[in-house]
Amino acid sequence: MTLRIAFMGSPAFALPTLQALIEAGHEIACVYSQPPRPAGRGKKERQTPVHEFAAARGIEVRTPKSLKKPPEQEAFAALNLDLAIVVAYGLILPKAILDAPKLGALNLHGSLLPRWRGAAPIQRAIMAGDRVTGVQVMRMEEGLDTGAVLAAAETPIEVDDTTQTLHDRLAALGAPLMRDTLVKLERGEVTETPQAEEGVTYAHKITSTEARIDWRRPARDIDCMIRGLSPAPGAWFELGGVRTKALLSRLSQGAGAPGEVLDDQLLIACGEGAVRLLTVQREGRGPLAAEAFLRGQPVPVGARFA
RNA sequence: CGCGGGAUGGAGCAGCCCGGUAGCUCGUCAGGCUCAUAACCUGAAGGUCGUAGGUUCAAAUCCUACUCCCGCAC
Repeated sequence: MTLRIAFMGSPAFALPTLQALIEAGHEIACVYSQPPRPAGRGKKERQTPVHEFAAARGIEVRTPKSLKKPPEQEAFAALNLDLAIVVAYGLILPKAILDAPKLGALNLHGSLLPRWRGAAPIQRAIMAGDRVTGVQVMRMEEGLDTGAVLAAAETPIEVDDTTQTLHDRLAALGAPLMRDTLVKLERGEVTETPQAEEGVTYAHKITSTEARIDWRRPARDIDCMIRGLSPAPGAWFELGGVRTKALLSRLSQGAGAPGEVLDDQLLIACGEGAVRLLTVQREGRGPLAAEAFLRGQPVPVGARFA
């Protein structure tokens, strides 16, 4: 049986799930996404990935700035939905919205709740050095990511994982999880388990000021930070006055003054231990593997990163 | 019209300000050395210098427009 669904999402993370729902034969009555905003270089208006994807398939796309006012809520209710599926939408859903579909609203979240409720669960999990994370299908309530969990899938966080790789893996894991959960939901086979009261953490949005590397911190923290902020916004430091991003690193051995270059292969001393930079990007240039980077920009032993 | 950087053999860069025979590190290929090698030595191939115009005796270099890439801001 097919469900009549409104899909609400914005970034690329939501795409695999939307695609899976379409392929499963559900009726996507409407897609909600964040409104196009002047963004990026040149400040051109840009549609969200979900918006673009849906529009290309002839699905109606709505981009309200808010769902708090009655007209929007009435328009939503008029869709006469069975279900709302929300994946990284980015807008608060008032009770009137959550209650409108017959089966309510389900959310796909990129962490193992109640850990990392909020906006940036993937980044925060890597930055905190978590060893395992996952995706969960959760029933939406008025609270921020507080609802009961219907299904979960776990994945380990490897030492070479970045937000990029983990994001892609979780998105791919979440799509079939959501699809299968809907099947079970219709059969009445799902159990809704309330979140634990202990272990709650919040994944606050990444701010640009926290993306600067402080080499006085322990190497394990810096390594996690570099990978958690890769590819965007990118942990960065200054080398000879040039803003340089570290996009991939590996925890290593070594000791020296914080920011000191310990060998000719980008081994950098931290407050405790050292990290080896594997991929870097200078301002105005593209990302480069350390080897290629060093060919054009040799970094001698003893140089100082700031 | 948000601010700024960039495009040079296969890769990464220098050269541009102060026009005049295209350079560095690496890779590739060949030969040599070596028990052997990703090491070392010698040599070679490989470039319409992003595109289109303009200035000039002469343009990678100066001027104009355009395309693409990137950093910031958002």
